[in-house]
Amino acid sequence: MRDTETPTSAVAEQLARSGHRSTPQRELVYRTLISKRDHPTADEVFARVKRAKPTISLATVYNCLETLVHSDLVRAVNFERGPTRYCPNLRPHAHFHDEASGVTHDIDLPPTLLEQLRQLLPAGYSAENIEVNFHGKVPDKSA
Amino acid sequence: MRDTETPTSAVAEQLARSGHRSTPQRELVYRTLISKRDHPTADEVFARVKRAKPTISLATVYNCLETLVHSDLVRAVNFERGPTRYCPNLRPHAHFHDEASGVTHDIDLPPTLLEQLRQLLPAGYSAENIEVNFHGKVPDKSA
DNA sequence: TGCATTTTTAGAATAATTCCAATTCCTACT
DNA sequence: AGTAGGAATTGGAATTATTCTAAAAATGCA
Repeated sequence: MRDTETPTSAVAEQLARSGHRSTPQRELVYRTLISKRDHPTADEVFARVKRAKPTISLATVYNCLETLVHSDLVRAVNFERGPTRYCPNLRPHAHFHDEASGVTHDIDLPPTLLEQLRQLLPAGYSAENIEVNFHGKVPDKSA
Repeated sequence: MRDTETPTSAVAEQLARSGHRSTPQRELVYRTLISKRDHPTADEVFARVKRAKPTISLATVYNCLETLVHSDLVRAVNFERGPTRYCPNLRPHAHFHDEASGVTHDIDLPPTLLEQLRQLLPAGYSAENIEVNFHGKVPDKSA
């Protein structure tokens, strides 16, 4: 008789907390995001995940990502019209999009600044989340 | 003999400044955005514009919007995975997306706050634009 | 007037994502 | 252990917003 109540990992716990099961696919997608934090698209996650589990489907990757976002384990990052990117960094942070390379950098957001942003809102407005995106250039390292 | 150098409107001037011609379609799309500043999608703009000019095509509306954005007369606003919305408000401002109604509100951004955001960036990073999006709830007026 | 360029147009094509219906997998209960 | 019921996965079709394409129209200028 096995204890079916005890989740095996922190991810499993967090999934359970939001009413979802831990599955091999979800854990794998999550580990993939953690192991290379370069804000991959769903397609890129699919490509990486297939190496470990070639039978996984793209629909499942989308499903898993959605579930992980729902469970607050992962953030979805949208930039202009590009495909959604995924980010396992849970600290409050902004994103800087380097237009030359397409690379996305995380920029920590101090709580005081978030608070100042919140105070711009008219009375009664309550923001569940605040998204800050920078778009610009990073110095050329080759020079 | 008519003076072909003098643009007829401020919009025409601004278009010319960025190397584009003023056309009836562009002016019409612009006037449509100004006359109801509710952040319409391209489809919505198309529907409105057709009332005045039923022969206009959706592709033209997309083209005009792109040109207007390029000429800094209009801002493109992207929210999550939704269709791009268009906004003729050129003051620095953030957007608040009311998840219940789907309505987008403009929130003025004071220059000092923009400056503070800029100062979060590592040396050498230069942000051409900074996008701030709030996502949340507005008080229920019916109560 | 005629030519080159820009713009518009209709429809086809594309890209990312979601939907769908059919399995498969778990979990709980007997 | 056996099975019913719900959850998750899967492959493929469908959808949505947008871009592309090629041809026609408009425009500005020599």
